[in-house]
Amino acid sequence: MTREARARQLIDAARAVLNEKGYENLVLADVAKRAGIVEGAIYRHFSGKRELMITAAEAWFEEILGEVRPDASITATADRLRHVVARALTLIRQEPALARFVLSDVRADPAYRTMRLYDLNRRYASAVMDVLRDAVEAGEFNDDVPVALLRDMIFGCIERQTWSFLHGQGDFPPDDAADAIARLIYRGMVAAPMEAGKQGLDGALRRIEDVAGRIERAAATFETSSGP
Amino acid sequence: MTREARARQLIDAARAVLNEKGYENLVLADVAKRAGIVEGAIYRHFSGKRELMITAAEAWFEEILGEVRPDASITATADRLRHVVARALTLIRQEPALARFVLSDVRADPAYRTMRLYDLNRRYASAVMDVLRDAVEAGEFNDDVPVALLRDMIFGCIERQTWSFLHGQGDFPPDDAADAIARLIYRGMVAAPMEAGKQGLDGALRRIEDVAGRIERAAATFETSSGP
Amino acid sequence: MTREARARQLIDAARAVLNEKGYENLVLADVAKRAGIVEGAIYRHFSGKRELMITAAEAWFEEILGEVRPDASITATADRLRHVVARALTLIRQEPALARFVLSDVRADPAYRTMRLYDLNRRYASAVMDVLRDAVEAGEFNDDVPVALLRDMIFGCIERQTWSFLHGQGDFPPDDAADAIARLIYRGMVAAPMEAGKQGLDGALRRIEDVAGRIERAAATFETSSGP
Amino acid sequence: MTREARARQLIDAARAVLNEKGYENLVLADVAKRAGIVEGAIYRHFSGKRELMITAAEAWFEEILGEVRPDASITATADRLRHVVARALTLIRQEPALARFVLSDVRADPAYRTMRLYDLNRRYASAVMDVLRDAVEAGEFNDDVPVALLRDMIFGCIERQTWSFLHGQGDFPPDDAADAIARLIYRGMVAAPMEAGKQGLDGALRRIEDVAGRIERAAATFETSSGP
DNA sequence: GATGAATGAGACTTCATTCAT
DNA sequence: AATGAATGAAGTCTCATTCAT
Repeated sequence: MTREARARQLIDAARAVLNEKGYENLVLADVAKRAGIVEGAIYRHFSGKRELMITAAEAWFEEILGEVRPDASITATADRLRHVVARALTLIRQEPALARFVLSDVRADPAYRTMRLYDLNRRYASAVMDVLRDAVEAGEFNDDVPVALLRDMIFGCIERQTWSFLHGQGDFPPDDAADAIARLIYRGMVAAPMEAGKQGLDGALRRIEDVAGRIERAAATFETSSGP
Repeated sequence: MTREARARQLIDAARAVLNEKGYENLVLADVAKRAGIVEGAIYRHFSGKRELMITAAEAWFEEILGEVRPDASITATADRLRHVVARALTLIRQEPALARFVLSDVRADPAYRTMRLYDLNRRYASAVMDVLRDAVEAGEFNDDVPVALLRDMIFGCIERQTWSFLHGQGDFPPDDAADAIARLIYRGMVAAPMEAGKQGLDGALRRIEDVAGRIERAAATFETSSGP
Repeated sequence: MTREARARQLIDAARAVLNEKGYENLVLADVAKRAGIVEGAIYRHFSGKRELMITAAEAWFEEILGEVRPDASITATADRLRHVVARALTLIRQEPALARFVLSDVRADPAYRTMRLYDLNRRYASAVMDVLRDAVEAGEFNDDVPVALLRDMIFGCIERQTWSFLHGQGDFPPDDAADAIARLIYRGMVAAPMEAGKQGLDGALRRIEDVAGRIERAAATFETSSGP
Repeated sequence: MTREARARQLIDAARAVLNEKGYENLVLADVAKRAGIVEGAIYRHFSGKRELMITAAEAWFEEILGEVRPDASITATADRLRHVVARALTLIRQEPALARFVLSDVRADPAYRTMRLYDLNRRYASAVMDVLRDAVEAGEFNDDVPVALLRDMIFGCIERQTWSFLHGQGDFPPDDAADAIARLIYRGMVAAPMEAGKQGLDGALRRIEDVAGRIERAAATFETSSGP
């Protein structure tokens, strides 16, 4: 077996074990056993447990990014948003443990910003960020909510949905969830003309009602004092 | 020292250590040392590490729930939402490690649904859920997005914001974040702005006609009393 | 068993294993087995292998230094030298592996100068250094050889003698070796033998002239009394 | 590449790695990499790590011994001594790790006496031993210190000096050190001619004084008895 | 002869848990 | 109730050596 094949095998084994046991409970013995070699042999390919896991995460991201085919036919913000959210949802759903590892563990590394995973993650998240930024720049979205917050909302929601799903808490239809998330974000962010109009109307109405009230009271007074 | 006091002391110590070192690095020796006893004594009060941590989480939830004072003066959905989100943000920010423990670890327990923490967590989350459900029932929110998804979005976002903050990635002003989250959710969910606008106009029209009727009646009063 | 007793037991076990196997081949399993506990228990008392060994070395030095009884009755440099060399020889002979550990391993530690062992070692070596320095200051020893070199010579020789002996290369009578070393150092260092010899000759010359004068005078007596 | 060339290459690589990393940290992977082959190939040439290192040490000794050109022009003991000490110092300084390996490790081998290294080492040390023995036999050196002790003193000092130097403890000028060592050994061992002379002179003087005293007394007697 | 992946024994270390006192 | 030393299983990692190709 070639060097690359073995490394690939180890990465695959690591991914499989990770998704079965979660990162905290992943032990190299399991990875080695699944790859069909002994523990020590792992160190011929990776400098240690962490490097193996990071490489596995990188491989995952590269797989993801390699599959990307920006669909130019989708132009409407709402559609683009639904599309990227659905994609992110699907991916994380497939490899939740790996996603968690990157999100929770690697990101805490002081050197995270200098790691390749940082760039890969940025490129991965940029599909979402691009849609958001484009919409804000085009004036289609309000600019009163930071895009970073929107991103956190989207991915936070995705993580929770995924996580809940994987632990048996209710069903998780990726497309419906993507629809709902995208719709919510879109409607919440789209530069809300109706709101303003309705508020203006309310104010005007309240003033009219005020006046009507005062007239009624005046009329009542008048009636009483000038009774027949 | 009474049995309860000692147990309480252990729970407090567990919380403190958890927030200092994180769940992965929590060791009972640290907890015992902080509580001023030896490791072995923990087992007089708890059956093991996990029970101690779960009890600590329960205590935290109870503390939180005990503090709740539903503010009847806040009635508008947008305000209620901002309020409960801000509260959740603040709480998680104060005890991120405990929150993580419940969210990531306990929830994965096969027996989670039968645990007291499950109920406590539900009651805790119900402050948010109530606002959302009320709004949906009142027709103020659309019913095309499941409230569970909204909840995940809110808490997912909160978790992400908190997490980033706790790892030095950018600042995290709780009030601003609560504002932005609540605003986004509200605007995104408020019942069909097009429809709502239209309903609002209809209502306004009806009220205007109402007012017109009252004014007419008032005018009739003047007319009658000052008749020829 | 008390904490101190167990620590002491571990230190003793470490010393024993060290002297049997040498530092490179010392494994904690052996130490633990000899102390009658399991490996992990070592870490209740020492932070790791190195700390155990360093503590053992410190204990050894303290033992040594505690035994020191500067013998004020020995004043002559040659005697003092023989005395301290014999002492050092005996001690190292008893614990060659510990001595080697300090000499070869600890001394290479970048933090060596800040360690307690550094001070202990200095105090231990000071018995020899003091004799050498006193002799130089008193003019009894030449000052053309640095005392540090002398110290290296003495301890280097001691190490070699000890080492050879401990590996079955010939016998090693400590007292004879101490005698020989001390004599060699003394004779090699004693101030300016040429000068001393010359002074001796001058004195002898003066006395010979004295005697010659006396003989002349005596001869004169014979001459006078047996005159013609 | 011929068998011999490859073996030579491995030996050179072993020496280089040994001097860079020290014996404790030498791993065959490094040696193989430096030799430009893979680890497994080492076993085509040597039965294992130890044999490789021993062969490397042998090669070193042979190199040394091959360079020796006894300089017949140097005849005075003091000069010869200084010369051989300087040479030993220089060699050990150049290959301290190899020297340490032989001194500390190989010598501990139960079979050391039957190994080729034993003979090579003897031949190497014989340059020093010859000078010492010649001087003793010629009566130039005292015979009250075993030459083996002198040898240990010289090499022990050299080892210490070298070792200290390599760990940054003070400077180490080979020539000065050789001077000092040789001078010390010489002065300490040279068959104290002044001393002996002085003692002989003293004895002779005392006898002369004796005689002078007897003559004086006789003269006095004579004078008295043969008084006028 | 060389390759180099694989082996396997074992090192150090960690820590939840037990138990005699 | 508390003590705290001891346990033991498990973890990560190292490296000389082997062997099919």
